[in-house]
Amino acid sequence: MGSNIKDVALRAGVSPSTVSRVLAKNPRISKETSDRVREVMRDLNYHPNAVARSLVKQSSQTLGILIPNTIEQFLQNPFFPEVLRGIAQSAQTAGYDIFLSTALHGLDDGQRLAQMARSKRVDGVILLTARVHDPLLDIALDNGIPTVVIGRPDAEGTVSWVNNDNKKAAYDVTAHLLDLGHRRIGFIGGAQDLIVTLDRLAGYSQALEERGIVVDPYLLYSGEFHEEAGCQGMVRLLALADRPSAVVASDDVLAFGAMRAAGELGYRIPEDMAVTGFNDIPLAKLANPPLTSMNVNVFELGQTAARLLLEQLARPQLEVRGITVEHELVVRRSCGAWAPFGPDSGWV
Amino acid sequence: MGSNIKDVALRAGVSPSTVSRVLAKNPRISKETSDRVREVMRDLNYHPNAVARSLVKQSSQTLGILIPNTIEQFLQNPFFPEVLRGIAQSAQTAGYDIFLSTALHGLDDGQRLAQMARSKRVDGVILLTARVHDPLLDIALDNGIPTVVIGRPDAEGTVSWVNNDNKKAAYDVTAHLLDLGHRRIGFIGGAQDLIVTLDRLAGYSQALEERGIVVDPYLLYSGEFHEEAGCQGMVRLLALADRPSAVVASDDVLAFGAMRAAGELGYRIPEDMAVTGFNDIPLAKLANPPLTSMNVNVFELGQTAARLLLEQLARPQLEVRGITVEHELVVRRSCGAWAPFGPDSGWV
DNA sequence: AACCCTCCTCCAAACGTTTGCACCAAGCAA
DNA sequence: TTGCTTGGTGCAAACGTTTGGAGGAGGGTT
Repeated sequence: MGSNIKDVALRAGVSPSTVSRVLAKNPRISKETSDRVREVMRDLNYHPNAVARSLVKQSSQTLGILIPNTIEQFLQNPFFPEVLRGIAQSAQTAGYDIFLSTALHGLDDGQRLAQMARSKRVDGVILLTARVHDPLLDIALDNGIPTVVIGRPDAEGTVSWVNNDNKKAAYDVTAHLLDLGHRRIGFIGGAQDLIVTLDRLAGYSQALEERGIVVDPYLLYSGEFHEEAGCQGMVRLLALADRPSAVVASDDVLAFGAMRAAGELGYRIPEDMAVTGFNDIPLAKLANPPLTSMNVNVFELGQTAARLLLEQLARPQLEVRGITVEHELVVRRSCGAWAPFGPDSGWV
Repeated sequence: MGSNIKDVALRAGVSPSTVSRVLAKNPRISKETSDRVREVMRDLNYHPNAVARSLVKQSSQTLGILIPNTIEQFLQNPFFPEVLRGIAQSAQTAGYDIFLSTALHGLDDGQRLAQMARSKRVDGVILLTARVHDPLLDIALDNGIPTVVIGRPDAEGTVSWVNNDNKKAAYDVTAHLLDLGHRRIGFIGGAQDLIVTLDRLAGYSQALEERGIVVDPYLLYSGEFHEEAGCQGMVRLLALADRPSAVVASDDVLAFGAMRAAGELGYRIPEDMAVTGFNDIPLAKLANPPLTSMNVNVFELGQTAARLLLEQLARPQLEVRGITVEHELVVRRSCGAWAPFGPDSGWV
């Protein structure tokens, strides 16, 4: 137990460096030596110490994910496992492991990012959101760690990113509701300093304005990305004297909260209130009524982010770049569209 | 950028050891020195290299999770994010990070576990399932790495575990169906070599036998933990000349597959076929009809596993122990119970 | 015999920490 | 003066690898 490279060397009658080269499949080592060393390794059940190796190689074959301090809320959103699955998929094929920064002991997200960057435990990081003037991006830059952000950084050209065209996506979903005849449409978004919230709000606004409808600030609500916020948002909107007939929610979880609130207050969906979401999580299909949602391909978002990061690790001189992932509106019953032949309509 | 302890020492006019002691809050260092050193650290934006530290301390403050080779399937089951959330919660408060073993390059689960154990990148591991004669348990033992398994190891007293009383849980849900009048009840389980499958099968069998019903092997089906398997299982059961009127599925994802298959083949749930699941994932409540499910407190399972592991890390001489987490049947419409006042019945 | 390859292997320094021990200065008692 | 604390700091070895360059053995050419 606990054998190291020296033990193996001793037993095989070679030097530690030879053992190391056997591990690295260095061609300078003869087949006989290599075979003998490998046998000893098996005998001793030797596995190289990755920590020591990382120390000298200045690389850990590990991708870091910064879990925000709002960890509970974050892990509860189905967005997370799906994006993680994408990241894991790319990491896996490249032979990389994943490090989740969860420990906080009083540190804020920025400090934890700096620590992760400097601690050399990871070769690069994936940031899962982008905020307006995001300090995390500066910190990543300052610490010179390869970084990919999922979302759009507000300063173009500083860090690689993977994102949807959120403005267009929100435009599309809003336009869809407008086409269905809605004129007063509410918007329930995530935190106001998230770029994604702003982009989607912009798309929503543009769609309205193009139809000559002026955006009513009373119809806008923003909260965190959890069900309760969606619920509160809907309650606020329903309390208005001139209440909306439809709501664009910026996240499926928000949409579910909104639907629940509406249902509990006696409104039927979609007859009294049309609702749409974002992400097209599995629940969307099975909800009652099934939720119309903008599929932003979360899995692909994660997969692409990891691939981009791995690319940069392989060739550090590569310049930063951004990749936009497609979106697609999945129409179901919650928006009130008459879609007898659409997905999940019951028709085959 | 990339400053190390020597740079700090030089600039502060002390030796590296003093800097190290400042970091460790060693009382032998005077306040003046400490303050001066800390200031230099800030100036240089110094963060200690966790890799070097791990190497000498033989500890990484990191918990390892072995993601099975069936990674895709695994991450897609809602069980995973929930158990991860529990683990993260415990890890977080103890100041531990999380390492996910995803990289495989041709290694099987056992090799990856051995590697994780020996690589010293993690201080302990959490195994997410237990199989009959599980080689992983032996490997963990052989490599002397602190381990907690979620599930029941078949050799008692070798490794700490966190589990439900799966036999009792399956007994309870089967008894519930029997109480509703069902006499022919199918069983759709996960992989046959998973202890959890066997335990739940045992509970199911016991409930039947206590009512004098002999277990019909044709009513038993097992597959992997994904929707498709549930679907196939249901198709098989429905094809029987003497088909069951109810099915106990060993996982909600299996239950969903089963419900979908039944629905597609023209059976109404619960009238023609009652269905129950395990885990009570969020989807269960929202499915149509809502799924009766055994809530096994997955979050708590993860949380407790991590806590147990952390305990062992803190006091290595501690003997192995097992903890059983409570379960609770959540009755909804899919089992056909007349539960007008039950949860999600529509009544307030 | 001298020289030069070609192969294979080894030496030793480096990666950035921690920590047992030695050391030193200052204060104080004898 | 000597000797003993006490408090603060430094030295150097260790953790387990990797890797450039040195070195040695064996064979072939001149």
